[in-house]
Amino acid sequence: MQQNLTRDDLRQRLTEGGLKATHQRIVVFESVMELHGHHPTAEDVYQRLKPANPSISLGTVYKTLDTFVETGLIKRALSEGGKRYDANTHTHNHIFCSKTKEIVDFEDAELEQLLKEFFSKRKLDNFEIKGVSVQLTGSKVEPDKQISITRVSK
Amino acid sequence: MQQNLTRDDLRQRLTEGGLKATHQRIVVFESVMELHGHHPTAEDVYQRLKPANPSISLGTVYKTLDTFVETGLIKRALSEGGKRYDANTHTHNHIFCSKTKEIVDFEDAELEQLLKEFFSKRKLDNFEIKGVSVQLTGSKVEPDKQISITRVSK
DNA sequence: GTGTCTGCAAATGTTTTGCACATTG
DNA sequence: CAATGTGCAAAACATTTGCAGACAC
Repeated sequence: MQQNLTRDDLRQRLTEGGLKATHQRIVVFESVMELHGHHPTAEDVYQRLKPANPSISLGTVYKTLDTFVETGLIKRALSEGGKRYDANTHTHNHIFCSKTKEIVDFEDAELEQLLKEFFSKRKLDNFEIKGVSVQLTGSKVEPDKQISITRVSK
Repeated sequence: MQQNLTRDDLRQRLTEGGLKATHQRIVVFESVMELHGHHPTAEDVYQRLKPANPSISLGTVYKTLDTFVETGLIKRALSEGGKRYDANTHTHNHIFCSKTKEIVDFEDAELEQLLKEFFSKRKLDNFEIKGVSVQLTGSKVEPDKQISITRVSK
């Protein structure tokens, strides 16, 4: 998990992707990383970076996030409703809390292995599988200690 | 799979859910069932029923679909982008085609069993699991023989 | 310097809301 | 007829677009 990239690492990844390393792209990327585990919307990312970067526009955040997805720097997260993004680009699973509407990462090597084996045997006709992920749904049972920063979509 | 409900069965299910069996609800439900496998948006459902029911408004379709989800008659399908609905309320898995943006159902009893066993052992702290589903991503390799009726979200 | 990127503001698209009227049970 | 549901049109919200000026390389 590439959690703590320096700005120079970041510049390099942008350049490798054929993108100019602009200030806006750097702070958008950093914000998505900081919001890791929150699967933020464009608006969330914008709110996060606005205090320190008041001149950046929401439109730019939208464009930048799309660009990052196209370049593979981040992924889109599945959700009910609005578009969400995920800084974690390696294979992992999500838990959806039906109570708080949070999307939480869930990693389990054993599960990964199990699925890998299963799908190495189980081929689908007319479909080439690129990725497998498991979505759990359920409810948190512990008191919520974490501030949910993402809007709840009804 | 409750594919071919009669209108009377439908009335009964609505009534059981505490809902009045209005004409609008009946045709919305029928449309969602007919669009089974397409995971339609509200707009898709509206377009489907409009020719035969020109007096029904899009707003009603939105409200009706939400009501159905609350009552458990249908589910929301995870997606990138707009809200989608799914007439198939029993546990099943989805395949996302990155090429056509289609969402296709995928059922496999063996996989179901494997996951059930896995999660009967693997308990999560502070989370009560209610459902498990697998999302595959990939691309169709066969020529597309099927008309996609749902809008592609970029 | 040149091609790409950004900010802005407008356009477009999607979903929700409020309320007078219609319909169901 | 009482309660609930619908249609309509406006409002709210979310996302995209076009273009002139700014910036990275």
